[in-house]
Amino acid sequence: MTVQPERLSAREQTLWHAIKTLSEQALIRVAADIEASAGISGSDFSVLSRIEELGNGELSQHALGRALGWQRSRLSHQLTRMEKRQLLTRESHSGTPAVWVRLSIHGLHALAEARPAHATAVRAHILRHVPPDHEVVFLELADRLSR
Amino acid sequence: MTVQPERLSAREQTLWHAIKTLSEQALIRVAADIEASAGISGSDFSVLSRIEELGNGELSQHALGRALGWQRSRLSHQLTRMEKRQLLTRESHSGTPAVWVRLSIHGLHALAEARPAHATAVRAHILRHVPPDHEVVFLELADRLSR
DNA sequence: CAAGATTGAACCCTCAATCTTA
DNA sequence: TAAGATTGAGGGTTCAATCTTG
Repeated sequence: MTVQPERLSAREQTLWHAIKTLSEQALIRVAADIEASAGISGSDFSVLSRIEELGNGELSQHALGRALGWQRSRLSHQLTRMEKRQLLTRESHSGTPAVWVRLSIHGLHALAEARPAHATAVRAHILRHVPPDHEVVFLELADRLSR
Repeated sequence: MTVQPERLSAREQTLWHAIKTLSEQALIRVAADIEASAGISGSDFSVLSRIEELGNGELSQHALGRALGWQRSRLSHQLTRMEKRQLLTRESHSGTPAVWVRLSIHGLHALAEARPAHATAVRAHILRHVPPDHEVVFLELADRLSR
């Protein structure tokens, strides 16, 4: 076993810094464009689009949490804020612990406004900068990180 | 001009999702290891290590902010929390608007504990998964995103 | 008890307004 | 006025403790 030094080398620093920059910028830029176009946050968009995709307008909170890969409490706090802003409603069907989440008219409207902005932003800020022969590099690293 | 569809294609979705996963996981994992080893957050570590590197224990708040690339108020809030936890002290030398930040004994100790954990975490979670001939791909994307 | 969900505290971050000192 | 810094509000996230219902 070779002992590794306690500090990163210049080469390691440079690569780590690049990945940190990439990570910080990528999500922020897309979220900012969604916010500007439809007045909702990136998290709001994730929730709204998942409910529409998987549940066709209504979905159990549990299924939603699993699809997003979020913690229970994170989703609960998020839905509380969204309910307050009238983007959706929550209701628990008689005598079960499960909660159903339903998009409101306002939520559907915001989603419709945000969707094209989302696609445009992802293309303009991210995809445009990744040449086809580099795509596999990102797919591989994400795959290793998600295990 | 070709009109782009309002939704991402399956191929676009896959790549965007990979970059999102990478972005969400990379920083979180390193921060979690720092937290576990020294009881400080990733932001705390960034602040402490910058002060030691650039200022040798003491640095002006302004210089620190520029080095980190953070907003004024973000740094102010962060330093307020760190001061409360006794990681550092702030003092303004007579009659100037500038503020000097100085590491406390406790801060130096936390930094010393966190540094090897940081290097190990970056290597184990990130660098290990990037073969040398792929490094340039990340450097290029980060460069484009930081402009 | 177990599973689904909520709550409160603490931390993190941004924006806009404000304070301070030259 | 301009530059450095702070503040308060509001959204976002995690953790641990708690509530609820079968």
